[in-house]
Amino acid sequence: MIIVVCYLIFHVKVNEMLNSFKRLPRSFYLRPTITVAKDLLGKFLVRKLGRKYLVGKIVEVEAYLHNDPASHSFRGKTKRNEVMFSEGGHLYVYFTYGMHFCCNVVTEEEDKGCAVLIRAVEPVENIEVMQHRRKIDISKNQFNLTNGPAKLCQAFDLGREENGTDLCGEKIWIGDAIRLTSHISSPISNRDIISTPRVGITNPSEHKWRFYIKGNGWVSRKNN
DNA sequence: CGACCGATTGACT
DNA sequence: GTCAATCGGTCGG
Repeated sequence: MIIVVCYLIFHVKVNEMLNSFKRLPRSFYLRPTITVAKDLLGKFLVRKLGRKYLVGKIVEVEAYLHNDPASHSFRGKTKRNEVMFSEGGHLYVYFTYGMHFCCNVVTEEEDKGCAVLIRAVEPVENIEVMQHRRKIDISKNQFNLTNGPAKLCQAFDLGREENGTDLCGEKIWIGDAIRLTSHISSPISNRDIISTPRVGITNPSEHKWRFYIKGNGWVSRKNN
């Protein structure tokens, strides 16, 4: 009897979580990359890890377009970047600097090679799990948990195994909040989106394809 | 095959 | 502010 009740409570809890962050449909990703990039601000990255769901609000992104010299896809499909050429709505995770991972959302139709880099999220659910996964002491700076592309990948346990994951599936997805709680802000209005050149791109005529939520503490490199 | 370097981070002067 | 860590991708010989 007790076991049945516990199971039912657990079942309801899980469904609450799933319903709270409703998956974006495939059609969301099959749109122009800059549009998707801006619309991803304020959305919620959900990552199933064991029985828990890690959740973070996306606060900073960068767009990597078709025929973009700064994009990994610029020189065509390789084993490394092949996921970028899949249909929009898949996760492209790449390894860099010999020790870090960064994650992107593939956009537009198959073979376009477009994606949006997720540069920072604001922790929302199961923050203690993120803290455990990050090796660093964040007691003096809470933002250090997820205020960078490789930091959030470490916090959310995103690596080689997650490369190619379908965001319309059960393991990792991006959603809209259905039930808003006190620490979740309203949808992002256009005047609260700041555009700057992308970080670490050395092209002198770099476009302003980095977008972040104005005033959000988890945005990386605020001196930019 | 060797040299160079990167959509970064953390430690340190 | 500077800089090492660390390794796979890319490019030239």
